[in-house]
Amino acid sequence: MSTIGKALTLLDTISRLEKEAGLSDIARHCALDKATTRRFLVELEKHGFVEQDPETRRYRLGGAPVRLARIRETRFPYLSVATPFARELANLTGETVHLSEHAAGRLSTIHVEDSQRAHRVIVDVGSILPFHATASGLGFLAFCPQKDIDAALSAPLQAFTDHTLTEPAALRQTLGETLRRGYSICHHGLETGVVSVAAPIRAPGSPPVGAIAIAAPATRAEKETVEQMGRAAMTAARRISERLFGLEQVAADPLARRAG
Amino acid sequence: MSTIGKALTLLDTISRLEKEAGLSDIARHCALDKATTRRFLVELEKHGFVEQDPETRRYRLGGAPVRLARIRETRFPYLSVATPFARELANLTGETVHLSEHAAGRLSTIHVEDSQRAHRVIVDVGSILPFHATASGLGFLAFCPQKDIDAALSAPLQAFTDHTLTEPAALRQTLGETLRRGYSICHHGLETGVVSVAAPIRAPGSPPVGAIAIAAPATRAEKETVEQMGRAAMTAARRISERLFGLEQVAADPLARRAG
DNA sequence: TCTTTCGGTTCAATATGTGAACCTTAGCTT
DNA sequence: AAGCTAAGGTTCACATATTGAACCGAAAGA
Repeated sequence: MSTIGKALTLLDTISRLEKEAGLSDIARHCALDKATTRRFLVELEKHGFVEQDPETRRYRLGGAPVRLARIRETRFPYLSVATPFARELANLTGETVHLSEHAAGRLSTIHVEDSQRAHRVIVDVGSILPFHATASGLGFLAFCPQKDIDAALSAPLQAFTDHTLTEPAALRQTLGETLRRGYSICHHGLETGVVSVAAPIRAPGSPPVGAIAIAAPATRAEKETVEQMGRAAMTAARRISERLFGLEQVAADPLARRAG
Repeated sequence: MSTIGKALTLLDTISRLEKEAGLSDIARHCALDKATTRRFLVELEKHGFVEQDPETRRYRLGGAPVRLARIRETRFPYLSVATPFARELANLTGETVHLSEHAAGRLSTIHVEDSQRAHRVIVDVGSILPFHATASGLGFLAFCPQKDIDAALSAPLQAFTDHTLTEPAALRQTLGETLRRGYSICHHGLETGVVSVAAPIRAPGSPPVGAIAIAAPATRAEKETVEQMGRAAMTAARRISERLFGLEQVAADPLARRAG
């Protein structure tokens, strides 16, 4: 792997750590030499991607990605467009709703609207959603070109619970149903006791850019409720897609603007 | 410079381009070889930091920073805490308000609340604010340790307008006044016809993490108005700082959360 | 006290990155 | 339609940046 790849993987690892970590800790997590890890961290720090606490000497995610993310959002306002729909969906269903985005070949959670109920599903911002074991993943993959599906199913598929589908044939059938239905359903795919539905956000004729999903405790997920949630997610996804890719692309047109 | 540094500089350059750019274009902007540029872009794309439009083959900022930024915000909720205060300040003064963050040794704009008036100052998200030529920069620098001030003033200082202060001695005096006053004032520092005030956001006893600034057309900036805006910015900055660094650091404590 | 682990550094060995030259395609000029 | 230019992308001998075992001093445990 290239040096850049290693450094970005390190950054990714840091972002996935529960909290700030020391040099040796990070080196272990990345299976890199301590000296190498240090050089990477210094370099990443120079550019603001990580910060080092001057007291504890531990490293944490820096502020540079915030600037990049804001620029990305002004050009492609996925979060700001989708968040209100997610909130509406959370209010409507009373369940946790999360948005995911496809980047670096993975689907990662970029926003969560928590359910107001005491008994609810918790989803972390930043968590990776496996294609085969989450409603988001299935709802995303079902609308991808065949070669992407093949690629996703050719890797070894981890069984997170007894219910996780890991047979490519079974998954292909599920994906077919999802495509016909317009939304995906996943029972206990990643964690037992959780049922989720999801629908893809996409421009017509292109692979999806992400998905919107509702996750509910299985005890509240009767067949009819699941169908209602699924249709609601599908509607929300379609409306988000229209706002992002429809004709009124005013927000996507950065006219001449100057600093003061 | 290390390979990582070059790659991150390339990423920074892309983020600063007005719109999507081709390979040769990017190579020129970064003063890198085309082959090298390509390898960097491929590597950055693998990790989601850039995207290539499959049709035009042009490159643009990818979605990966959004995930990192969201994680950063859950741990250090600068944007979500500061934005409401910025909006309040924009409503109160009727002028454009912007938030900046210190990362990679520079101050960059991470949020803007536009003035509602027709005649207003425009600030771009992502733009870099020079320390010596903006209210944000001066308001930030004034509260930094002496060695940071020395470092900032030792580099050659560009004169953006006839009014830009570029003499270290004059700037040191301005910084002293700013420190005493609690907020900075900058007349026509970066662009003629614009007057700005700013105050630093900071933990007691630490260097600032950023600044909040108000930018108004000079025609609306009489002495008294400027003072009012300055005090308002200072108050907002203090309240943001208290929320971020005060005792109630509940939001900064990411308890055990699991994906569903 | 002794031992381990921490953050951080050094330098010879070498894996890695580099870029001039190349190819192909697309668009423009003559 | 030939001829030109510039685009995106690739190749490979060469050069340089990266690597990691061994090292240091400090601090935390035993």
